[in-house]
Amino acid sequence: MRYSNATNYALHTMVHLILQPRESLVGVQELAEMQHLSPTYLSKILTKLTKAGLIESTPGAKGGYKISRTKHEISFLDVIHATEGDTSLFDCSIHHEGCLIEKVMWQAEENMKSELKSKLLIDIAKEAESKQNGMATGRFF
Amino acid sequence: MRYSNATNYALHTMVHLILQPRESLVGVQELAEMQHLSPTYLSKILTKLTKAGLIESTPGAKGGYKISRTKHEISFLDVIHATEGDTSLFDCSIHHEGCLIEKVMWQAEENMKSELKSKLLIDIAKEAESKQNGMATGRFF
DNA sequence: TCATTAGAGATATAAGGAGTCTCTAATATC
DNA sequence: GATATTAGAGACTCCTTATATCTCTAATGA
Ligand code: SF4
Ligand code: SF4
Repeated sequence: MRYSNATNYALHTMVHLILQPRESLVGVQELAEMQHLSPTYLSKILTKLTKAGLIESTPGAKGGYKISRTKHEISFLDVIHATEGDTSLFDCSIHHEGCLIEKVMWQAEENMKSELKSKLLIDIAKEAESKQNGMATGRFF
Repeated sequence: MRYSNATNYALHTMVHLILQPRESLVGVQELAEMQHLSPTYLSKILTKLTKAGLIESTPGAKGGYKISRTKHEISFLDVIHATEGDTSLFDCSIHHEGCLIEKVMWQAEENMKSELKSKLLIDIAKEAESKQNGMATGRFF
């Protein structure tokens, strides 16, 4: 059981976008080169992020992507939900009344989600910026 | 991202075994019928549990499986590790120095594991027994 | 008009999950 | 000792999903 690579790409993309000057647009070409990905593949991930309302896209020449206006509320969980979906990790299709197994598994997952919800991308991005490490400069790889 | 079915089967098997009289053996045939599985398939899962030291097997006629002697210490996490392995959910192969993304993802996963570690199978089993629900009677399905 | 860019759709490839079949090894019972 | 029973290992099939590419369409600035 592992997060898909798409989640990794999405997180890096979001951190990069959130560090851009306000209202400036970044094209998929640049985002893909940064992560050594094919533009069309990353495009699919960006579309998911757009549909989830985390970023906004502008088509046409000089178009591209920018972080949505709610950027100060975007958490790790938001990004993960956009790429991985929101189905439960433990998904027994039967759902017996008062199942104790589901109760434990769901509570554990909730603990993880709670942490991912409390961590905002903007905080991570700012910290990376102050440290001047790869995350801030865009040189992840 | 989802737990494999094997984890589900393993958990049900463990709960069933933990409720058996001390030292009594249960064959894979019975365990498989209970969950509507083929014996050879469940056998692979049982072998994992055996190698993880959670249960003990006895080959030959009248053989079968029983819970290990450490049953009062077996947690949900133990069972999950036996079936899913112990690799991290977020596994970026690069590991940049001081990566803030990994830090968040790992902490979140740790919160989930911590919960799964604190929940013991024996407690769940006893509670199910007292409630006389499907988990105690072996009628999960 | 034309170059540029996002987005949708079909398709291809690889990997892993789920499950079956067959053979071997060990053990109790007769 | 012969036989039935049971765990376990290995090869194999089938199916789903992740990953990725290619091509076409739509929108937009210059
Ligand atoms: S007891 Fe819980 S986990 Fe088991 S089959 Fe019923 S709902 Fe599913
Ligand atoms: S910054 Fe972290 S998540 Fe990103 S490539 Fe480096 S180690 Fe991986």
